[in-house]
Amino acid sequence: MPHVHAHAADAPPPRLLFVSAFAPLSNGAAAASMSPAVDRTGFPRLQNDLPPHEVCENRIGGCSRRVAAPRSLMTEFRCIFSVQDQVKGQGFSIRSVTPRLMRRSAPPSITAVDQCLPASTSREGEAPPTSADSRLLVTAVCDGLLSSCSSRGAQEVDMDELMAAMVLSSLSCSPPPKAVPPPNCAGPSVESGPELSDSGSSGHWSVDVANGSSAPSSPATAEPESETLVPPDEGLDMELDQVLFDEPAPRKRRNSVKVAYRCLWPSCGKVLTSVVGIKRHIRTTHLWRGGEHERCSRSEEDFYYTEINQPQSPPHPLLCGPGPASSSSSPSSPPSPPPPSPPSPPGCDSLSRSAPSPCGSSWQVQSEHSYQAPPPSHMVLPAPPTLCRLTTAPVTCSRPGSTFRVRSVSVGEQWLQHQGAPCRRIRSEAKKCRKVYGIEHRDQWCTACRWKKACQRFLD
DNA sequence: GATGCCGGGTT
DNA sequence: AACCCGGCATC
Ligand SMILES: [Zn+2]
Repeated sequence: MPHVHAHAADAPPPRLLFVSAFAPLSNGAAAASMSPAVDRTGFPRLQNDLPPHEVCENRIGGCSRRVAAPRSLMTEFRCIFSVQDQVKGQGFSIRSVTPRLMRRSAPPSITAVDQCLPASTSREGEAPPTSADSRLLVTAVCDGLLSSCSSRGAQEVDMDELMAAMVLSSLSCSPPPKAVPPPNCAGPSVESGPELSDSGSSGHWSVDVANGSSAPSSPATAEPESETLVPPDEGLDMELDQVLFDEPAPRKRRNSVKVAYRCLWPSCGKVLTSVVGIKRHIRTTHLWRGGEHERCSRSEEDFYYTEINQPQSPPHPLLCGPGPASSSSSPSSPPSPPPPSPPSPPGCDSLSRSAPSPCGSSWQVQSEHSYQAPPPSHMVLPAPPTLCRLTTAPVTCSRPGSTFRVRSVSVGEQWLQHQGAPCRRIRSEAKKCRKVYGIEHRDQWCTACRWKKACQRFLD
C-alpha cells in the first residue's frame, strides 16, 4: 500500500500528529451491533469521533486484528490520527509506541497511511471536522502479539483492542526517511522507513526521524528538541522512555527538572513523585471498587496519571486543589477512557468483601506482616460503617480497613469530594501500637506502625 | 508535644 | 518487598 509520501516542501510541517477516537474492533456480538458498518478491509468504521487532542498520543483510537503470517502471528492495527492540512502528503513514521503493549512483539511498522473521512454517520450534533484538519488512517503491523491483559472471555477482546489502539503513541511527520529496514519485521511492511531503535529487551522503539539530514526544507521541524509545537509531547515521551527502558527511573534526573506524576482523575490533580506512588494513589483513592475484579484492570492506573516536569521551583500551593474544569487550559490530555463507573453507592458497599476466616487471635501474627493486606476482619462487622450515617458532623467514608474524613454533608457531594480531595484517613481514637506499647517497645508494634504506616493491629 | 500515617526514599 | 523517615495533620 504505497501512499502519501511526497515531501511537502514548503510549510514547515508540524512534527506531531493528533489523534482522535476510533471505535474498537467489534468481535463480540454486543459490540458488533454498535458498529454495523465495516469497511472493505474488515475494520470497523470510524465513529465516535472525538475532537482531536492537543497531544500526539494515541490513547484511544484504533483497532486491531490478527493476521496470519507464515511464521508467526502478526497483529495489524489501525489508528486514526487527526492531522492538520499542512502535513498531508508527508511521510510518517512511528515516533513512539506504548511500551508495555509491545513487549512481546517486534517493532511495528507502518504499512499504509490513508486519508479517511470521519465516517461518523453523525446523526446528532457532532462537530463537523474543521477544514483545518483531516484524518489519516494509519495502518501498521507488528510481528507478534500485543501483550495484553491475561484475562479471558469477552474482556480479553476488549483489552486487546484497547491496547492495540494504543500501540501507536505518536507519529512523526517528516519526509520519508531512508529505508532502513527494521530489525526483524518481515511482515508486509512497505515503506516503513523509520529506524526503529530497539533499546533493550523491554520493547521500546522510538523513532524520531524528524531531524534526518534528508529533511532539507523544514528547518523548524528538523530540530527535534525544540518543542515549540507540542509541549505535552515531552512528558509523554519521557513517560514512555521511562517505562520502556525499564529503567528504575533514576530518582534524580540529571537535568534540573524534577519529574512528577499528576493524577488525571477529574478534579484531583494530585502530584506525586513516583510512579508507584501515583499508581497507588489512583488505585486506592479512585479506582478502588471492591477489589475482586481488580486483577484484570491492574494496569488501569496507567490511564489516570501523566508525567509532568516540575521546574525546580517549589510547588505553588495549587497541588491537590480541585483541578478546574477548564479542560482547555491544561495542555496535557485528559484521560481518554472515561473514569470507571464510580462505586455505585458512594461508599456503603465497602467491607462486603471481607473474608472472615476465623482464626482466633493468630491473625495478628499471620496477616499483620504485609501492612497493605486488608485487615483480617475476623468479626462479622455489623451493618453500616460510619459512612452511611450522615448525622455526625465530620462525615466519614470508609474503605476496607480504613476510615477517611470528608467535610461535606450530602452523600452525592461526598462522592464528588471523593473524587476531588482524596479523603484523609481519620484519626481514630483507638490507641495504636505506639501508644499502647510505647516507643521503648517498638519491637512489639505491628509492622505498619513500625513503618509509620497505618496501624494494622488496632483498627478503628 | 505526642501521635498517626502518607509519601517518598533506601537497602 | 522490606524498611525507614520527613513532614504534616491531628489530637
Ligand atoms: Zn500498629
